[in-house]
Amino acid sequence: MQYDPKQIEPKWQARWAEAKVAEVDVTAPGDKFYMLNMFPYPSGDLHVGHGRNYILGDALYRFFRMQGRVALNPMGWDAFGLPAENAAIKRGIHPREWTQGNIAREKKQFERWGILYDWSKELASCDPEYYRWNQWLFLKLYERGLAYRGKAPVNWCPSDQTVLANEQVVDGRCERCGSEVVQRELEQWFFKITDYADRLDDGLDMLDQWPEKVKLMQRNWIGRSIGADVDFEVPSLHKSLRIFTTRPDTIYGATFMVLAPEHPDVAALVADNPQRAEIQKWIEGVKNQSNLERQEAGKEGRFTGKTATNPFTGEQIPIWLGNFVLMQYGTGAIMAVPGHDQRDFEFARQYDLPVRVVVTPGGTPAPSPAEMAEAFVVKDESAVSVNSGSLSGLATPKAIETVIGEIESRGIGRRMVRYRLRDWLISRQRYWGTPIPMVYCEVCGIVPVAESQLPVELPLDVPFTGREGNPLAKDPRFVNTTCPKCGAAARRETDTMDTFVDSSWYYCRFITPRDQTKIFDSRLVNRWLPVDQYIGGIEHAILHLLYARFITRTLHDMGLVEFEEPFQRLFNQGMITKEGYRDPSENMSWVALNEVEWRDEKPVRKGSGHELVAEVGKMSKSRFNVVPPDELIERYGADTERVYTLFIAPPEQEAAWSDDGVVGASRFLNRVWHLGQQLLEMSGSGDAGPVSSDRMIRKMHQTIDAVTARMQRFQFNTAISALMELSNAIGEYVSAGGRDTKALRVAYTALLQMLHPLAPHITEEMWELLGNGGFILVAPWPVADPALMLEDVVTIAVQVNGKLRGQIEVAAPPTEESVFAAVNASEKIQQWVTGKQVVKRIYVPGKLVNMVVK
RNA sequence: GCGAAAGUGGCGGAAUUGGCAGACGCGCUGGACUUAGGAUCCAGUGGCCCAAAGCCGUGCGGGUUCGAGUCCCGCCUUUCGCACCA
Repeated sequence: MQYDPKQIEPKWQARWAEAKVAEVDVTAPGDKFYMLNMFPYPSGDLHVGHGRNYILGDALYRFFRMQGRVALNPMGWDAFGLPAENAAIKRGIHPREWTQGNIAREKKQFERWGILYDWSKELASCDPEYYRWNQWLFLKLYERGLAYRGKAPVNWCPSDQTVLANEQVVDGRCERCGSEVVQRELEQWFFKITDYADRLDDGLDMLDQWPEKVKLMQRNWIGRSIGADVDFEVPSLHKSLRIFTTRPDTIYGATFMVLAPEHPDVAALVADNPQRAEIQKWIEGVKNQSNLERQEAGKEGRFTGKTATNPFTGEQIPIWLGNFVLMQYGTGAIMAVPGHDQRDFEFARQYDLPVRVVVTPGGTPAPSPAEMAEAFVVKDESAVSVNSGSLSGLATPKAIETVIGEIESRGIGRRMVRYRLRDWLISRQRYWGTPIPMVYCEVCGIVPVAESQLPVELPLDVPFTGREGNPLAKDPRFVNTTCPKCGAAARRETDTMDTFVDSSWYYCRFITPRDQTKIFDSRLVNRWLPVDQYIGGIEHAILHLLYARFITRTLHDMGLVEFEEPFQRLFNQGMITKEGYRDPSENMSWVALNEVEWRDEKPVRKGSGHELVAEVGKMSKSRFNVVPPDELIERYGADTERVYTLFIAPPEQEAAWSDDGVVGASRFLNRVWHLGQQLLEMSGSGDAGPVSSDRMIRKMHQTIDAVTARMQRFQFNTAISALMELSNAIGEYVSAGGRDTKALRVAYTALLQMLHPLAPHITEEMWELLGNGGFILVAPWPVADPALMLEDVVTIAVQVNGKLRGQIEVAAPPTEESVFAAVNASEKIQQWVTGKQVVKRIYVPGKLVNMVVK
């Protein structure tokens, strides 16, 4: 019988579904394992690169199940978001229909890949039964003062007509559409994530099963800085300006101050300046610049005309405005220490402001400011304060402690911790999202919707014009309501929530997804969470994971969950890339694959014959390098795609897809199939044949040992190569005439079981053909016998002066005596030794001998 | 600029603690079986050399060691992250 994946794959997919093999009773006892792939945005088009992510998760899920864990592997849909709304505008399909269609397609694709999810727990964030709990969560955060409305400069994308989070602005442009982002002042809803900045930073230390890279990215994003706030008096205005610094020890070198152009005290500072008009104009110009333009402009500033008192030197120092000082960070004002801060140094040189050296590398004299080419910014134990009053002579860490003490005792400031992290702006001026459950009453002001009135549902029959912003705001039936408090006419909030709110707690909802009475069942969530293994792309290293960690802590503080970290172990899979072709003669435009032809092993463009440039990169339609799974499955089967995907490279690494490489995986599965057929044909003849099966059985035990360890460590590529070796060993036994069907059956069955997580269909089929009952999926994982792993003859490498000169074979177990006896008996080795003096003999037990001769 | 990771055959990649570099697979070469082969099976495949013996070989240059892909020092290249955050 031929291996025919087209026949067997749908058969087993149907059987798994019928038997509901992946459904978990969350109340049943057992050693739980919560496996989770980040729920996807349903775009409808999955390619082999996406496949890697889910195949990886499924392989692990099946492996842990076979190891006896009660494994839960749920799946859902991050179903709100802009693309659905854009589709509505472009094609006139309602976002809900578009989304549901995509969900159906992706679900079908998962099935075709042979991926097992517990579909009884499926959820979609656009379902009112889900997003009502988003709204409930919002109300709870509001009660606790963690959701607030504030006026803030926001990033506005003129093309998408919406506000963007800082995270969604990349190089001053909209992450999604690439338009240049402008600043606007708007009333927005925020979550107070900054209240949790310390806990989010400290918590990273506990996450010992997270990639270091992700933790570092989160640390940088939170940007915790320890320093001090210090007040500088402005005598002419009888008030003070507060600054934040991480280097209070350099305060004797503060020769001027710089304020952000948006600083609230600017107007007072320039009020009587004759150049006021020009300064105002300059400020307006800076304000209108995007962050990107501001940086490209270089450092610019204006003198306010006023001075402040340096509290330590007593000197009057000029107060400047500077475009490089950010209002959003710290106090929006700095003390400038040009000697020890590169930015201040550049500003000082540009405007000819004094530079003073107050820290030196230990033991060296202070350089003359005029000769300095850059600021001296070392702040470890090696740096020492000079020209700094009582601080002089102290190493920097000590100087910082000392000066903070003085600042506090003089009452001019205090120790301060500040963060780069800002509050999470969740308002979106968009339709396809969770309506924020708030009402504006003319009498009572801002009033939360009563819990009993949830969900605030999205009206479905609204027009999508793509102009004039959010359709919700134009729908009087939605907007007009009554105040929950006083009953007067009121207006609904028309902003919807950032979709990162949806994804920041969905992993809890999966445990009790149909609960109509509460967000989730705390008792069961505490049993199943944290997620044992979370898998997803590195693109979520900051946003999603930080928000999820934040929301989990708020749930913890509300007493709803016992844990603070939602994801115990995190894995980021690498991207699958593929070469695409660009035409240098046409402005490096991407060329469709059917336009490419090969001449002398070089890609050229059909017709023009122009030579093309191949470039390996992310799969995307615009590069014409997407590999859709359909043809692949049609031709080779899903099991082949799975094995190739896992074999291609270590899963955390980026990997280039090769159409040729797929053939190797296909051949391997064909060989496994063929071996099974041969075994079936042999049917228990008593004759064991001319060769011993010991070698094969030994290989089996070695393979069980290796594969078990490698699966646990995500080393699927080397697990597969070990299985290929076992398959080759079984094949060699059979072609040498081995007919011990009992041994063959043992070895082959172990091969099938270990292969099952990687190639589930073919292994179920052969398991059945061999007469086993039930699913191979639920058969216990094979166990290696260490005694049977040992070789009876050991090969030992022999080096002379560190160079390999031969190999010897010794009966197991090798001893130092038996090994050197064999070395002395080997002519090949002795020719390198005779006539020389053996200075040293090194013996690495069971592995290697090195003779050092002179 | 700062931070992190990675450089191994024609290609993807192997190589617990320093211990036979190139497992496994692709491709390629030769052969078998075939009407045919983009099927299957067998053999070979890091470089130099007709071959053997031997020599060379893990980005480059040093070092430690009996022994270095692995450890140390100094470079080079690539990728990713951050980027006026005081």
